[in-house]
Amino acid sequence: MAKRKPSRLSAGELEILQMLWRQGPVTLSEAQSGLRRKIGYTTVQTRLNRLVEKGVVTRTLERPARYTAAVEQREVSARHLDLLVDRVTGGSVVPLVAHLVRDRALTADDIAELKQLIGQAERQARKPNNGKK
Amino acid sequence: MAKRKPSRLSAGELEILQMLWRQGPVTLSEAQSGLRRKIGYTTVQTRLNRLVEKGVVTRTLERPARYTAAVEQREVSARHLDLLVDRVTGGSVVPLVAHLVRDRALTADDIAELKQLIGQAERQARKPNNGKK
DNA sequence: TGCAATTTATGACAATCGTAGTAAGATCCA
DNA sequence: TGGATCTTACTACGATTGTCATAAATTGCA
Repeated sequence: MAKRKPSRLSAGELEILQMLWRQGPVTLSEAQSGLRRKIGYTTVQTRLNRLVEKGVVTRTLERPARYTAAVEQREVSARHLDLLVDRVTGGSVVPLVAHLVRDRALTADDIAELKQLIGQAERQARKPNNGKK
Repeated sequence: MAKRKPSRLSAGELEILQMLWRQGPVTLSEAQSGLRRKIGYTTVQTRLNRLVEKGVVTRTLERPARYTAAVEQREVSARHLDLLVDRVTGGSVVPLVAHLVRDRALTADDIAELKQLIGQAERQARKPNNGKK
């Protein structure tokens, strides 16, 4: 029963999870219609089942069972992003952020938030005596 | 011969590519020793072959053939990052950047660069008459 | 109640990937 | 030149994934 959070989820699995994050608990048929693209009913079923086996989705016992994401979006995105950083840039984040802020349309709010984040990181970096041998 | 750039590369393939980006053209045995973790010789061979088939790596005809990445790191990381953003956050970038700047140790230089990037994005966002429906 | 519709459970199958063995071919040096 | 060594080609195999079809079970309604 349900292994520990797998560190890696496939594209298809993320597609399902994203839908669950959007829609909240759904039945299988709701799940199918909640997806952005058309996928066979039993395909959705299979994917959900596999996610349940992996412990990242739970299902209720009610009759039309309801499926719910058992992992948070933050958590998953953080994990996958870390993997990506390690795997493609060998650990450096600036080029990635550069791409994000350059090619994605950011709202003024987004930018304000980012500025704040950078500010925090800056203060964080200045004073700390923490690690970094 | 060599399909179009695949939009998705597996973890193992990225592991190889990253090594190629670091080391530049290498022979198979150099490739093997250039990797951060120990992987069987023929495994490396298989991975390189598959990458060549996919057109993301080229090999010379010299005797000990030399393998070279045929795609740029920027390009690959941008592509994968975009996929990730779309797949896990449904398009929003701020939470991702937040995670990156919060949990990764940034150097003062990194921070300076980021500030500059944000500044650019800001100017970009302010004046433009370009798009945004 | 009994059938139609809905929901679930299983079984399948091909493609991709990670891993590597084995064998064949090419080189080099003693 | 003849074997030792290095390179390369081929083959294999199990796990994971994406995609469903089919069959079995359950429900709802006429």
